[in-house]
Amino acid sequence: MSRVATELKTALGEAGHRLTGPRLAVWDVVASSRSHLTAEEIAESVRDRDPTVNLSSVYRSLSLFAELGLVRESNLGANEASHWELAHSDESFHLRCTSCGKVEHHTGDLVTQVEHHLSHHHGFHASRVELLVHGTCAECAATS
Amino acid sequence: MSRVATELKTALGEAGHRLTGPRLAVWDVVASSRSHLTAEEIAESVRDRDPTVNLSSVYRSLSLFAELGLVRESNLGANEASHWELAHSDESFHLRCTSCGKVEHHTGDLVTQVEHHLSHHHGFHASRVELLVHGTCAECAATS
DNA sequence: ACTGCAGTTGCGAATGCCTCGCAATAAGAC
DNA sequence: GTCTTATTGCGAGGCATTCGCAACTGCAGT
Repeated sequence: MSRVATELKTALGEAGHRLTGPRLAVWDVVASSRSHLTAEEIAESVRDRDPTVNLSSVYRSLSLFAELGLVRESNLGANEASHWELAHSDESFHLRCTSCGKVEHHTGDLVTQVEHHLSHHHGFHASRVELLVHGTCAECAATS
Repeated sequence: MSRVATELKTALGEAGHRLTGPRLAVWDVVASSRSHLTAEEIAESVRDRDPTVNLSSVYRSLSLFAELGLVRESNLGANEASHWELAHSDESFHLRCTSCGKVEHHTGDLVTQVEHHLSHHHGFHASRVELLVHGTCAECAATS
């Protein structure tokens, strides 16, 4: 079993879940992708390795992984399919260019600053910060 | 015609749209509500004043208002209906308590700070910032 | 290894939110 | 008031996601 498979098995096992083919396939796809994918896109890649895996199972695996804190689901817009990505320990957020449509990841202390501000000044204890910024990326601003 | 109705008519007129019964009803509901509502909730209130107004028209009115910058649509979670509220000039964001479910509005310069940071350091020109913070509100933190 | 039994899966139907197409209606310019 | 065309109501449709259930399969115990 590969290293990632072992990691997944441990995480699942600790929570009383089993390591199954569909789960491993979904995990491999998400873990090896640099960007965020929709459930449908993940299902497509999963089917390349095992065509019997059902879309429902992809959804179920993703929900479970999210519950376990292994992946993150993000809404990039109303009426758009959710996007999924590995949960990174560093706080990050998304920048979406309204011109080219590209979605960049961005890490920084902005998120932590927000948390501190809310906690200190408003007694609100943040557990998750979802930040999505729409605008024009540097490249598109240059070419326009 | 009431003051809000005149305001709406002006905004619509400038963009080449008509002031209609359904639009006015939707506007009244959104403008007189302090919180954000789902399209379905808005439709319910609209039907109290005019039962012939269709849900589609509510959606169409809301989309139009959003395009004109009169209202804002926000996604409070994956697979949840969008919530709609009057567009305020001051930048605001949402705090959602995972314990009591309440969604608070919050205004502050956080959003502006984010915009400045991105513009100065990363050449990303922000047009809209969506910030949703999940966590425990002061009240829930006190009673737990 | 073999067995038993939850936890999982595949499948298809169902749900929820939202959008569309189209004929009928009505706003507002003249 | 008339005319033009934006807008509406209605029902059907679309898309992402979830559900119910019988069949299947990890894996713990033997």
